[in-house]
Amino acid sequence: MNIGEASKATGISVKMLRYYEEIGLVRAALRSYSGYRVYSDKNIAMLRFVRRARDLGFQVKQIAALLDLWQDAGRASADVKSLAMDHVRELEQRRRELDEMIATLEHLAHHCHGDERPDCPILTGLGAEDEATQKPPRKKTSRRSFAVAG
Amino acid sequence: MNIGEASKATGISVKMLRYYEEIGLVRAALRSYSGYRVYSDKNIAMLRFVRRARDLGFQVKQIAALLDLWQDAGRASADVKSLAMDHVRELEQRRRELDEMIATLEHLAHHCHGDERPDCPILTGLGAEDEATQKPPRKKTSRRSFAVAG
DNA sequence: TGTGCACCTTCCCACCATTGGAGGGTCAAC
DNA sequence: GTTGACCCTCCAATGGTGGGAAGGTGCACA
Repeated sequence: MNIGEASKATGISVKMLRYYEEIGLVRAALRSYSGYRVYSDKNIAMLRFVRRARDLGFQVKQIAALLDLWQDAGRASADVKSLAMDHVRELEQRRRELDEMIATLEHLAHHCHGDERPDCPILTGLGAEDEATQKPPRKKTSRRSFAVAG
Repeated sequence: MNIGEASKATGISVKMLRYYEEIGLVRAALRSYSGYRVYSDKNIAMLRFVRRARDLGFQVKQIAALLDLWQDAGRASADVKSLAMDHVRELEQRRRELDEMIATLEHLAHHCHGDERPDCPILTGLGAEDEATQKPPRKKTSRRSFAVAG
């Protein structure tokens, strides 16, 4: 199997197959006499594993760890589970952030007429103060400054 | 106000303030005689708007569009709402993808003993065939991690 | 035997948003 | 006059991914 076939078989683009090899995520593929990469069924199985992990949002470093465990017959399933659950917690964190964004935006949009008039709570909401920006009141310490055109 | 103060006032790092200027998201700040950037209250308000939009997951290009609308007294609120709702739909799409990942991982992890034994449904699940592997390389959708304000 | 096309190779660039650091100037206080 | 906190610009790296140039290879068909 050459790289194009491997790409179709795994769902990983040709570019990424070369990239994964380059960064050492997977061992370099064997080469044909003329320098073409040659993939075995075993390679393909491993790459499919990689793609599935990728689809589940694992980063390349985590996939490397998973691959190590995959290939280690003496692994403890606890190690795998722990890695997976760490990742779940990270995904959940991201989801919470998304939820917050969506809720805020929907709230703002809900109060916006959405017609030809210019007044829009979305924009005023975005322009509004919020506690994150309320650091110090900072009464203009007036660092003297000669404005030069910009 | 110089850049450090502007950073504190807006919650945008000094690096990013310079970057936003460089890419033209915001107009270049005026300069003091010695070349320091000088920020007015109006600048600060605009930058706060930018930070809030960024916190809501808008990309820089979208923020540019929002800024244009913000400053256009004759805008139609429908345009703002449409932009916001497009973004909501994108966020919801990302959330669906996250949900799917989480559900799959939790399902796999649920069946894993998580002890010292090596057999682990998480790994076998990742190694398993699936119909997705029969398809051509996926077009990106979710892999953008949009770090939420730090 | 040539021609053509699809495929392969390496190498470099761009993207997005952000951080880090080097090397050097400025400001204010002590 | 030194010190330290600030500021400047420029360059590089991150993480995955795609785009494309410049050139070699494999194979089918005339």
